Amino acid sequence: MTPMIQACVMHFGEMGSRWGINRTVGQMYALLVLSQTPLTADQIAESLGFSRSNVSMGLKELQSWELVKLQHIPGDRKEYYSAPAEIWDIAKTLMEQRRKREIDPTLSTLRGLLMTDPVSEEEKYAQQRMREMHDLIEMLTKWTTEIQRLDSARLQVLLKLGNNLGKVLDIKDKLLGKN
Amino acid sequence: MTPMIQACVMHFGEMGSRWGINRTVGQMYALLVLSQTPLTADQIAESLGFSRSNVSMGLKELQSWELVKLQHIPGDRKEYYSAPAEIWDIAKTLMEQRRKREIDPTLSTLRGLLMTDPVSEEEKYAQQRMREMHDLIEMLTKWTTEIQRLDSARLQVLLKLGNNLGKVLDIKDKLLGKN
DNA sequence: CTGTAATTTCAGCAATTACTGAAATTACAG
DNA sequence: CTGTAATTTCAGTAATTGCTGAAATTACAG
Repeated sequence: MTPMIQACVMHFGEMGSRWGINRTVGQMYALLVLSQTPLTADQIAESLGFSRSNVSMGLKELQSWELVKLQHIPGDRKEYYSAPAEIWDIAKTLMEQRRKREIDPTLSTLRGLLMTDPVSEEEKYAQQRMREMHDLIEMLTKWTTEIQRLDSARLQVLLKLGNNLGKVLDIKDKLLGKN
Repeated sequence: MTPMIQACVMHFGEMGSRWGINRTVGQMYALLVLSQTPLTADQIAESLGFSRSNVSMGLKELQSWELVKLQHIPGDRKEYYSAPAEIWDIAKTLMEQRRKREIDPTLSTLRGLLMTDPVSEEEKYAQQRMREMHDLIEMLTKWTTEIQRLDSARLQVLLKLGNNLGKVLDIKDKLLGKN
């Protein structure tokens, strides 16, 4: 592993650990993302200096997030892992999984609590706040769902727009202003 | 603490711990958000059954995230804590802090790595991926920055639009399609 | 100032999470 | 099938993170 790749792998390991993602799993994924060719578990263990079993568990975790593809090479008994070829696909998967695991349960909890009648002024206020949280989260979620619908090609356009993004959103603002 | 509030507090404690946020800190903040009146550290410790010192550390953490306001009540020596009155303000602060702590360092690391010349095909590919990551993260960040500029009033409009949000974004899509 | 209430700090213990190596299981070539 | 390579599981241990109570510090009323 070259120093450049190593530095990136380390950084994403650190970042992962701030996000409830195991540091070593973060490193493994960064390595896969940066690798042009699929890797075996042994290669990953070797590159990062982790035990083979740790890599096995990490890959299992990444599979549960649907972030890696498993493939076989004809005449080779080993399993090869790779990350999607498009970064945008990775981001979309992350958003979707986060929603499934964190947002949806939260919305459903909030809805449940909003069903019951408040028994005091205190609960009335708390419910008000829960309602605000619910509506805000729901809206932001819808927003990201729309964004997720963008395909890679469309995204290229947005990326090229770059600093003009603000203008596009200003137009949106004006549209909204009329409502 | 009523069962309804308790349930919400517990839920956000759990969720927090999936996000690299200490479970007890998450509970403390949920309690503050749901409380109509400011609370003292002692009240929080009492309500949640934590030690006074744990609450002290948790509040310090929340202050470092700029998520709580500290206030004094005349003739009372204790310190009272409260969350912003607007949920949207809380969300904006969270987005801003996350950006400062996680996104900005990541972008700057990636930029640094993209400055150096690739010494092999392997590094060339890795850099390509880093470039894609960088540009995507930068774009999404700009996006959220624009969203953050919305004030509460404007947000109300968006919230009321509700299911029509998709349509608004479709209009945006069409605008982009022309580019 | 002085005394006391409020708050913070921090060393030490508890709980949780991460990682490993050995054993078990699975996969498959021959 | 059989033998072997590959992978997974899991009990035990290591490392990290979280929490507490006691002591130190700070804040302020009188």
